Amino acid sequence: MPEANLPKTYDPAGTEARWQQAWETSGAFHPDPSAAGEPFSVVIPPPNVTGSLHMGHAFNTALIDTIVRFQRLRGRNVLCLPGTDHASIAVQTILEKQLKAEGQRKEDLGRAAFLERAWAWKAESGGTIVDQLRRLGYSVDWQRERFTLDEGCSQAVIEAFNRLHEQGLIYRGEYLVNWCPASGSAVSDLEVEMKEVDGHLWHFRYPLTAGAATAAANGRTHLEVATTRPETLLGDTAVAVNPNDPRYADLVGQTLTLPLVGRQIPIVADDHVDAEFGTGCVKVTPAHDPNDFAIGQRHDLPLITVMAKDGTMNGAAGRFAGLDRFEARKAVVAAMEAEGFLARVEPYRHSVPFSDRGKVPVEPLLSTQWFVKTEPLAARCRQALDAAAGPEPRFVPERWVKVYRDWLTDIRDWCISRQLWWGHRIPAWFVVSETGGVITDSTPYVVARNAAEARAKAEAQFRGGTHAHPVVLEQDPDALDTWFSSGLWPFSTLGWPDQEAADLQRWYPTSVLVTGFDIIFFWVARMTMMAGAFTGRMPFQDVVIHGLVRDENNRKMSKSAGNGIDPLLLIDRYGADALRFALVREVAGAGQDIRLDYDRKSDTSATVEASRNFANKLWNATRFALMNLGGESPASLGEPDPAALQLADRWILSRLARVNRDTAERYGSYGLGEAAKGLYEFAWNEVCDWYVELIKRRLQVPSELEGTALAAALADQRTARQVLAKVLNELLVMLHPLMPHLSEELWHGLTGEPQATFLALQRWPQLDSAALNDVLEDSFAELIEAIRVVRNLRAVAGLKPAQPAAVQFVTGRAELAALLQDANSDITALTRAESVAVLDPTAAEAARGQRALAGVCGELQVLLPIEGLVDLDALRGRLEKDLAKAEKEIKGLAARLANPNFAGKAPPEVVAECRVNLAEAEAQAALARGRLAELG
RNA sequence: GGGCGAUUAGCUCAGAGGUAGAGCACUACCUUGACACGGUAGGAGUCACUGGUUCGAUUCCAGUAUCGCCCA
Repeated sequence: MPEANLPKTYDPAGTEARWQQAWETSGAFHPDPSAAGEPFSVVIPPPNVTGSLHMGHAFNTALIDTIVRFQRLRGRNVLCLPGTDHASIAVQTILEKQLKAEGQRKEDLGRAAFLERAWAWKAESGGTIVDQLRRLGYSVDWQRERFTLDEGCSQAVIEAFNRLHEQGLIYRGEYLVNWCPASGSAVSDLEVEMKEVDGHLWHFRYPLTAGAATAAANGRTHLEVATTRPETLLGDTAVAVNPNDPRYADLVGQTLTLPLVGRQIPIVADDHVDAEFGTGCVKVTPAHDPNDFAIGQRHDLPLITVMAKDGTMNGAAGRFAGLDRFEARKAVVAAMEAEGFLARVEPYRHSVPFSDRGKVPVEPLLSTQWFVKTEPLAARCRQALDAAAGPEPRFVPERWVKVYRDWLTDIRDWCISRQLWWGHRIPAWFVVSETGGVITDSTPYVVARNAAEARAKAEAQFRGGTHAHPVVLEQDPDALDTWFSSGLWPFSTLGWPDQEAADLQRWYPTSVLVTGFDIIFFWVARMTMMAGAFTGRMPFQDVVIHGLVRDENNRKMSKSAGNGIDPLLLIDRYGADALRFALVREVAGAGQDIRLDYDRKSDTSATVEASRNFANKLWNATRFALMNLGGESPASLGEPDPAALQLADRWILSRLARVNRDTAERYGSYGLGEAAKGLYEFAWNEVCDWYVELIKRRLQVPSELEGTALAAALADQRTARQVLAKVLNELLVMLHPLMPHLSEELWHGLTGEPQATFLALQRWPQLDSAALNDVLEDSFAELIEAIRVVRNLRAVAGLKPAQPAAVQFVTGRAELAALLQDANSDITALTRAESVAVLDPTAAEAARGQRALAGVCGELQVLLPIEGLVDLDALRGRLEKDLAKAEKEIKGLAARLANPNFAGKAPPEVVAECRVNLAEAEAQAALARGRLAELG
């Protein structure tokens, strides 16, 4: 841009790419920790390296970048730090799929070659999402971009693991974990999703062992149990009943013979059995079900694992060994039926745990894994919430704090080991001198920061023992949960564990975290737990929680549902600014999901289109200014002389000051949707619709003027130019956080600043409190109303737009009369008036009987004396409508005032206002009646 | 089972103890020297339901219904 000869429509594509590049190459968003300005920092939620940009990223980015750009305009020393996470399971799944297509397994390659391949893959496709984030105009410091598996983050992970282990907060042990057979790894509780599935409930008869006391059996030969998972019966080690269940009281302590297996299993009494459900007897498989595991612990039952880690039955499953778990289910049922143990089958809908990543049912499996002992970490976070100085972190909206606190209150230990190669290898070394290199559950180990340290520790620890010297060490082959490294993100990215790191000193704790509610547990809580443990502080002051973007049918967008809307398509079509503005503007009720309308046939969105139109409106408003500022800029024009300001100038400057104040307040308190709406309305409905229209005549100085008239016109033209330039300039600054590219472009056009100077690095306009004028704004609203009534009358009467008409206003209120008189030429211009007269009621009385269009607006009567044909019926209709409205209002107000309780109890100012309104409505009704009578 | 949210114009959503707003869509007119991605005017709602508090409730409280989400 920006010559006066601009195209009529804004074309975002070229403009956006140009500024993105200019910002990045100039290092505009690469802050210096030693620079002045109060620090403000944000780490972005690192997207998955495997990912591509989806609407959730676009939404999150729009919000963060708006906040961050605002703070930069406020003069803060802003760091916004980007990065990606390594997504252990997701990446490994992709690579294994590739290998499979080549007829290989990762074991064929070996760990080193596999990881080499993984890094090559990351180098190739890991940049996709960050390049896509760039297209949104994200004002992050790309020079500080991080990756959870990079050198620094890896060091942080090793340090964190060691410290937690030293503090006894990491332990290794055999427990029932969620096993994902698809990825061949344990997963944490959070990576399991319960899904309702249509299945069956099989009722089996378990025979009482011959010799069971016949009196207790009371003639019974068996007990009936029900299960949704028949294949697990092979691992049953008991049947449980409720201790208060009279039906089975006598049988507790007796034994049953487990069908197909022949094992003798006891009948135990346990409170957790629901006597109402089914027969009140449940089979207990402690090695394959979390509830049964608990029962098993209480009754000291043996754990019999009948399934291998690949989801097939193992040797303990006897004749079913080798079958896949779902095959085994069919086979077990068939065998039970054949042997007469199947009582009945019924269809049954129940919850099945599914692996988030693997998309298959997880298997509760007994396995030795590493765990984080979470309660002490969570306790610290809960204390921070109760801090005397106020909760840390502070949640916005506040209601999410309850979700966060509840989770921290009843927290379970966190399984952090994954049987994967892509990730941070667990910094534990097993001493395998005595096991021939094999790691078993009981193999001793040391945790260390590196192999040398491990060796030293092991040598010291096992010197003089039975172990061969030098000891033979083998590092744990497992990797850590990706979220373990994500939990360190707010400080690992700033240089931790180096406490002296300049970035850490300057920008930690971070200012605000902005993220979706879906990862409060996964990520937010883990960051606060880790930060509490390692930095002694909460990692951010505020947590802004936003909702999810849903599709046009209100469904959560997801890859598997295939209902995602590609943000890049919308950016191509409407521009990144339009998309950003649309997303932020939709978010006014913060924390709520947003639904983005979308037409899949045409890839269009009315919501984004509306924002694109807004961008175009701004483009044209600036274009108008460039055509009318006589080549001058806001700086060269300077501030207007207060004494020279006209009514419209004072009005728009008052509005500008108010919008400045409100917008700063909203941005600062994360009311981003409100800020966007406020700016939209100000720009379009006030600046464009009224101010620009009002000053058009002043900007055009008639060529025939000369002498003092010319000088006055030129002075007034300059005033209008000054105000217009100031308003637009400030508007662009205020809009910049929301529409960074457009505002940058237009600002350069308006100011003529060199390309190397950025709006992004300017200062928020200083608030001109002196310009605020409530009375003036109210008066101006009346003026606008009066003009609308005139226009409405013209439209109702069917006057052609070009047809001039005389306008008469009748009012007894002196100040309103003065205002209308003052705005005489404005009204003339905006209503195509032939003339504008302001009469008092007496004068109007004298003019009675003239043929006129009439309308009312408050107590103001508007007359258009008219010759020739007009649509009297339409006019009558309009007056009747006015009358009906006034009468309805009178009725309501009168009823209220007639109620003695109202006069007695309502605040006096409300009663007074009510009286005023009533008087006004009555006057209005009288006027309408009078005019209707005249029309006959 | 526990918890949270939503229910306002045809659609998407704001709102606030004093009789309801916006954008889109719709209707009519307008290609007027910034903008048809535009302008002017207009039509359109028993604010889910039932109670309670209050002079006054769409707004606050309780319950109901429907939808959605989270946790077990």
